[in-house]
Amino acid sequence: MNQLDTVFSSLGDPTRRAIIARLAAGELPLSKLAEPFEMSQTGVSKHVKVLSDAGLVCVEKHGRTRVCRLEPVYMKDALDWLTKYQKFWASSLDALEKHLASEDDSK
Amino acid sequence: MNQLDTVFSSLGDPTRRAIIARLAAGELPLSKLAEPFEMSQTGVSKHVKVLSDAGLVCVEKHGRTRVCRLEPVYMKDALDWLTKYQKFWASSLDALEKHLASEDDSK
DNA sequence: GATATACTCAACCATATAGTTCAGTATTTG
DNA sequence: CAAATACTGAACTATATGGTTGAGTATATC
Repeated sequence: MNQLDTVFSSLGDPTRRAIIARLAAGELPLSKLAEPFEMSQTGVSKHVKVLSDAGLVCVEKHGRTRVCRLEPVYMKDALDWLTKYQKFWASSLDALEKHLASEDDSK
Repeated sequence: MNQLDTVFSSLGDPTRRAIIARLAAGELPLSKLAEPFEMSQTGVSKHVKVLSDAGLVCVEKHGRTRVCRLEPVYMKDALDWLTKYQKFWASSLDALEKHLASEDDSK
């Protein structure tokens, strides 16, 4: 598995995207992070492990708590990959819209 | 599974990203699309099905061939999601770089 | 020192995924 | 009409994933 594989597939889970959304507001210890999820803390911990393996989150040990924080470096790779194709998609969207518009015109 | 789930997780496979890269250069029948992959055509067909379920690719039947084409609509959702957090990540990256720079300074 | 807290790790289960092969269905070509 | 082409679908295998529970470890508190 390369970096993009792990980044994209870790984003493909709603719980993990929710974890990222929570952490975007600021770092949290695992116990606080896990609170809103209807899942065991171990379950959340496994999701955090996936995100940490993907390089999206880093976990720092402070005494007995683990503080989770967003790690911005590898997330950029995913954004870059999507952006690389954005132009094509954007132009296709334009083409599609024009196509639909011209269909509209022909009514 | 919602749209973002299927979009992100379908992008989490290198074969599928390669399929997208190939299709970005223009639409292709499945047989041509499958050529460079060291995998059965059925295997590629399954990947195309995943991409098509995610709304990233559409498949049009022309006679006995299936023409595959990028479908830009749902891809935008993924880009939007990432962009929503981009500012945070960008600012964190800045902070990280400043932090590293200041460590450099202190040498 | 005993107890509570915040976790990790291992084992387990159910389901999903990535791949295969083989048979079958449309469609085109000779 | 027969044969080749371009697929799909079903069945199967192996491995990965998402979740659980229960035991164990390290740290903080009484």
